Amino acid sequence: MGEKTLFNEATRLTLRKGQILYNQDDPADGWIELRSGALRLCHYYSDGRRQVLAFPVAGDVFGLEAGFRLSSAEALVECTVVKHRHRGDWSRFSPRPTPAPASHPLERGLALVQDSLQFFGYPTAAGRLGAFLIEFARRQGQGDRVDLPMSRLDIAEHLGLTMHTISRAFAQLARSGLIECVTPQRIRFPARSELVRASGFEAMALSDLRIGAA
Amino acid sequence: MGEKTLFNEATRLTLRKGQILYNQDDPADGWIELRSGALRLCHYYSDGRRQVLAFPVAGDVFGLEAGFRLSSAEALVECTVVKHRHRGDWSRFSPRPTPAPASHPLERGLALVQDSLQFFGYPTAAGRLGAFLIEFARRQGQGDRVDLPMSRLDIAEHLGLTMHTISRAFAQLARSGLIECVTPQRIRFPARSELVRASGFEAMALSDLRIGAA
DNA sequence: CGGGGACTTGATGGTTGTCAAGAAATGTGG
DNA sequence: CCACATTTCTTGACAACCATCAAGTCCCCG
Repeated sequence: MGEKTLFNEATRLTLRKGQILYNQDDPADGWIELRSGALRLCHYYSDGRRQVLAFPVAGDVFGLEAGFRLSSAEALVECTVVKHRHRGDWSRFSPRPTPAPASHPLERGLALVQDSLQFFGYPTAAGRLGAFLIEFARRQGQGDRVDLPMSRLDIAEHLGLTMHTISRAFAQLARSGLIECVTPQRIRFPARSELVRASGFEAMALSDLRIGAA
Repeated sequence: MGEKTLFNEATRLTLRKGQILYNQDDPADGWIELRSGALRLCHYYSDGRRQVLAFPVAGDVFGLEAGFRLSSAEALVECTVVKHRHRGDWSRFSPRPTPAPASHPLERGLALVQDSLQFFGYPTAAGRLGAFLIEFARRQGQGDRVDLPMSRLDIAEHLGLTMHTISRAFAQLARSGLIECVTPQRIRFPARSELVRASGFEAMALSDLRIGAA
């Protein structure tokens, strides 16, 4: 419990479902590497509204803020994380050369946030949700299904929509044959679903999906 | 032309209005520090749609991708930039200890992206635009006015709306007395405008703004 | 002075938010 | 293991908002 690398101190932690890893405005004393499970990064406005910034899953990196936390990190299920402490400055952030550039913690952390922006390129609810499901399935590493550890409300506040619209969008995607809702949390992509072929930042018919459509 | 720091090579460049610093999918061989001017970071979908990811201004840092560019960087006005080259890995990213943690390039780059997400927390067009104007004014460092170097269409594609809705939202904010449109590009915040007091991630009456309202 | 781009404004239909109610799933105690 | 309570999710009706289509105005620049 407590690995040592050349410059950083790493601590392994286990979180129970619902447990909060850190709160918004806490001092940011380290960045996080998620080994298993899934979290929710939320920013709370003073009027009570909530913005879900990202849903880290196993392999993701987050909490890269310096200074104070911009969001809180809340466990959606039981999680294993490794916390890498730093001391307020970033001078020792890069402890070792990385053989594969794409897997460096810095890039993964940046990508996690940047990916969230892409959803807003889709004007309709069904398009946004479809893009989100594809992206989340890709990050889960399962090609033909998704296990959603978050609630409909979480998804809604991540995509800038309401829970009702999200629910309707699920129904519409299912009617279109693009997804299959086994349970509310378990979604399957039928074999020939166009969704499977599409990848994150790529364009597709999602732009044309409407709630009203068959 | 070409400063040397301990580990990184830095090159100063000047861009004319409309000039492209790098294109989407180019190899990402360095990150950028913007000394003066303003740019537009755009992601292009293969169907022709465009998503404006951010509008860096003087003091901002961007282009932190490793691998390939997720967006293109286009000068909105004449710009002075410093390009810090890296070699595909991030092992030498932190060249020197930073006295003020908040000014470290990494955090500035992260904040630039994260800030864009907050706008989608506002459900209405006028709210989003208001939040954007406040945030952009703050980053420009001018308290009571904003100089918008980008077009209405740029703003629209940044906030996930159309140019028409943006135009109406400007008109509504002006009718409400929250802003004053000197010219289309020059916006002033009247002395007692509630907008001045609010800051980026803070909540306010923006949630309730409607296009239809007086 | 004329042309073209950017911006604004009007009318209409489609999509989403809101309000409300009902169904399904989950968890708890007997 | 089953019944019940609570939460989560789904669905309907209506009003409000935004996108679309279209026309008109302003401004910059040649």
